[in-house]
Amino acid sequence: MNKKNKDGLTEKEFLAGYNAGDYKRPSVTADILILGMNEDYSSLKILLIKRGDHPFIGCWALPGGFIKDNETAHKAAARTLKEETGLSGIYLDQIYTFTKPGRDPRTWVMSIAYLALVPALDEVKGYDDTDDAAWFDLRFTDSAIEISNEEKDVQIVYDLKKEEFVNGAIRYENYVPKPVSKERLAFDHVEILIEAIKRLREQIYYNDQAFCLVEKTFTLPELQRVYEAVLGKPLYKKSFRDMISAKVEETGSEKTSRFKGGRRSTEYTFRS
Amino acid sequence: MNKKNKDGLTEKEFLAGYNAGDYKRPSVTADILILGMNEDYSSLKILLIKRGDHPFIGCWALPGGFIKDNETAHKAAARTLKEETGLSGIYLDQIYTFTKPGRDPRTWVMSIAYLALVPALDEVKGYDDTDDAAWFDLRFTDSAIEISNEEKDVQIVYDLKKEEFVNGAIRYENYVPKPVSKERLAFDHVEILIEAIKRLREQIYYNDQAFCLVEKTFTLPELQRVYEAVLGKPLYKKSFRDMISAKVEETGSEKTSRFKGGRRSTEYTFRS
DNA sequence: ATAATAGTGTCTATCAGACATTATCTG
DNA sequence: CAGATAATGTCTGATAGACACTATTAT
Repeated sequence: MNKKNKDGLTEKEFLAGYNAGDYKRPSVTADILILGMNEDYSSLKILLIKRGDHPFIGCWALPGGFIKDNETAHKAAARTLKEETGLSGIYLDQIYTFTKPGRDPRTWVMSIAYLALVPALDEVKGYDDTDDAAWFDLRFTDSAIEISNEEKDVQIVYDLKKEEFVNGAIRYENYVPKPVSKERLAFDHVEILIEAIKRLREQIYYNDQAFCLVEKTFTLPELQRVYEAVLGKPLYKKSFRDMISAKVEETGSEKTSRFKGGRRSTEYTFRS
Repeated sequence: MNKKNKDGLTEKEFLAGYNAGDYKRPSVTADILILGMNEDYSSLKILLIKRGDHPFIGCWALPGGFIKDNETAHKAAARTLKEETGLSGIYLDQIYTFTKPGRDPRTWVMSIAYLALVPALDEVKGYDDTDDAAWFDLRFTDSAIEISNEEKDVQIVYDLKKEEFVNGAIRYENYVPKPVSKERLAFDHVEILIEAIKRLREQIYYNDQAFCLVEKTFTLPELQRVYEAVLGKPLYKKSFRDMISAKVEETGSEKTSRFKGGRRSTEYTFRS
């Protein structure tokens, strides 16, 4: 198999003389949308970093970092995740790669977007109240995205319009965000957020990501609230429990409900 | 909003003095999995390019090209698609970005993979029988991938094993390919193929990509064969027709079946 | 006529949506 | 006890899977 090319070179010779060329190359970052459930399981929360330098100085942004030539994008994302939250071994999946020229005013930068899901157990203490990193409540409906943190008095709001796009024979609708608050996310990070939520909603029923947002043991009311927070709409209790019953099993224990008052709740684990 | 950073620079001053730095940057290509239906609607076909130089000289590979700094990855994919097939305006969607160091022995190259779907109408004449580009029959079952072209006497076969992976709290199965034929696809292009088929199978019921693989008007037997080719398994006729009925409407015409013998077939179009 | 294809009827099991009811716990 | 939460019962309509049957065409 020592085939020679048209210049009579073997592969070894070819590679030895290969010149990477001087055409332009982009920088590539791995940016992460880190999601968790808030304390009372009423909505998703999202971890953001405050930018300390141009461009978008003072804006909140997704954590991220440049990819090195001896690592995969996934590893770069895991590394950034560890640096920003101390967490590893949690759900981390590639979402989409953003490549629009000019999306970073400094230079040519592509971003490979990842989604990370933090179990309710990991409250990620110490990263909650620093000056340049904070958890925000995330509310994502059909008509708006609301990212807010009361303590920091920050509220970032986008109106959403559905717009029709064409791809070959099929049409599909996409959310188009319009900022309506003074503050906004840095770069094109809203679009990463929209794409990640869209994918999570599409997949949650058959890929079971909900189990990455609760503790190892959980109650069905808790789990239902995770689904409702992700899907952005209420679910019928009985239908939900019928649907979920094949995916869980009882631990035998009971748990006092985290929602004050009322009957004790049966404890479950994920059946894999 | 002319905020200054810690060096006392405005954004304009900062960008003017910004140095892209001399850390390494990867080359980034857009590679395309181009799928169509074969002549008798019995299986998918895939367009491959024969490599004329190292590395993987003589191997068949997905069409692709480097992304330029004034275009999106999508535009680069559309450009390559046009060059290789003459087609534009067909279904084209981003699948996944492959970043493993060493995946290209020449230099650091990432690949943003795209999936293109060619309507049955476009037989893509002139690209069918050239020396360095050809359509291959693609058979993708649970246990093997078979890529074959009788005229060229090429047969590329991979055995598939399902392997369990863990991502946070959830486990999932992935196909792991093992080449069993002498010939094989260049680079990590099998993995792109596997990922693209997986995504297509997940989405076809609610994203309606099947309509991008038939002509503008089609019959239900044709459409069913598209679903069966994509999913790699037979479907019940009645269930299929019930499921699809809300998505199509009759044109009022009939069509002689492309499957020889038997009754004439009702003609439909896609209802959007 | 025969074989192949196109299209419909019907039964069952399952499941989401919807609403009502019972059970258990806190204060 | 009142009020809140947890859990179950039951009806309806839609739908996938399965199989049987009728209708139409080429050879």
